[in-house]
Amino acid sequence: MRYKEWTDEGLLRQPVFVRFRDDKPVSDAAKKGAGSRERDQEVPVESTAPRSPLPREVKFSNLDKVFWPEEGYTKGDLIDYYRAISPWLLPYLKDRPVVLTRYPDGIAGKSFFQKDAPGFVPDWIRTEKIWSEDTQRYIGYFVAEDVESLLYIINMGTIPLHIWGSRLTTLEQPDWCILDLDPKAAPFLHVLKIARATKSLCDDLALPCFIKTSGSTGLHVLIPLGRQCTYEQARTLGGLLARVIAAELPDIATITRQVERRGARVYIDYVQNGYRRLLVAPFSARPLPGAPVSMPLAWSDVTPPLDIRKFTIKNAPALMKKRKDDPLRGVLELKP
DNA sequence: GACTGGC
DNA sequence: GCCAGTCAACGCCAA
DNA sequence: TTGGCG
Ligand SMILES: [Mn+2]
Ligand SMILES: [Mn+2]
Repeated sequence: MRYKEWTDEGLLRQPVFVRFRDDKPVSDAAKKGAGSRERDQEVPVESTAPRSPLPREVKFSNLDKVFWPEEGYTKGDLIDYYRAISPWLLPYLKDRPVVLTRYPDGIAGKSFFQKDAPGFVPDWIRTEKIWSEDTQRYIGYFVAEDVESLLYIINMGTIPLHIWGSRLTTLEQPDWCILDLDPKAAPFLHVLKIARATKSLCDDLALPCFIKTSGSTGLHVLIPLGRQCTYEQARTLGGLLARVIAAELPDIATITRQVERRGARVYIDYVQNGYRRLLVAPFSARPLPGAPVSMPLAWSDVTPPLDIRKFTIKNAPALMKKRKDDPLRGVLELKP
């Protein structure tokens, strides 16, 4: 990203024009619902992607508004973060519905989810309609294809980004199987131990496996599936792995859903492998003190002293520049 | 953060 | 003109 | 079928 593209009025003036989009049908794979329920109609049918070149210009607002009171980080800091991290973040947003959580008054203010893009968003922001069976209407999901769209979304007061596990072209088939390791009362050391046990199990099964921090208290282990199986199959795999780990480490891990019965054990949540279930995007900022982010890790990082609160909007871009390659990227590419 | 509808 | 309200629902599993 | 869960 080059700062020369930024004027002092806070406008993004990039002499960039949207490509004509290739109008191939958005829906190919989702067509055959793989026999899974009456989801057949829930296919993106229309898009508002631009059909003619349009200048993209984001007019930023309230850049000095404090979003993280304890640290004094501002909305401008947040926008700077997302701009700087966008080369690593955008691959995960490409062709994927995104759900916003907006905090127009910072992390201490009122927040709300937003799936359906409001009518006032500019034409050059891509949205894709997906049918919602229960509400009997189309939801026009945001799809952040480029840094301008991303920053427009962030300027709306969006802090965390949640993404689908599947892409628009393959809505029924996720890119990954996720195991969400949730400590609550459990010591983080146990999370690390469980993560390594998962890695070791995947190694035994010849399954590739990647990891990131959640940005909050836990870790997310992701197994690439290459969009070759259904959510149901992903969930079956996740449940199997989770069961094996929980049986192996019964004192520190559990898959029990009742919070009370978990005690101080780490909850291995595999149920997030489902249609329309969301994952905190890699590199997403979190609305928590310290402005932590969901940070991809190398397996060599998954050892004490790992402190996941140490990855923040202030240092993550520099860390990635140093690291150069995103250690999680394989989750988008590998096909086991 | 931006917009809408009721007063 | 001002102010309050809206901006999401969901799939899954155990009981 | 419902309720709890994330
Ligand atoms: Mn979690
Ligand atoms: Mn407001």
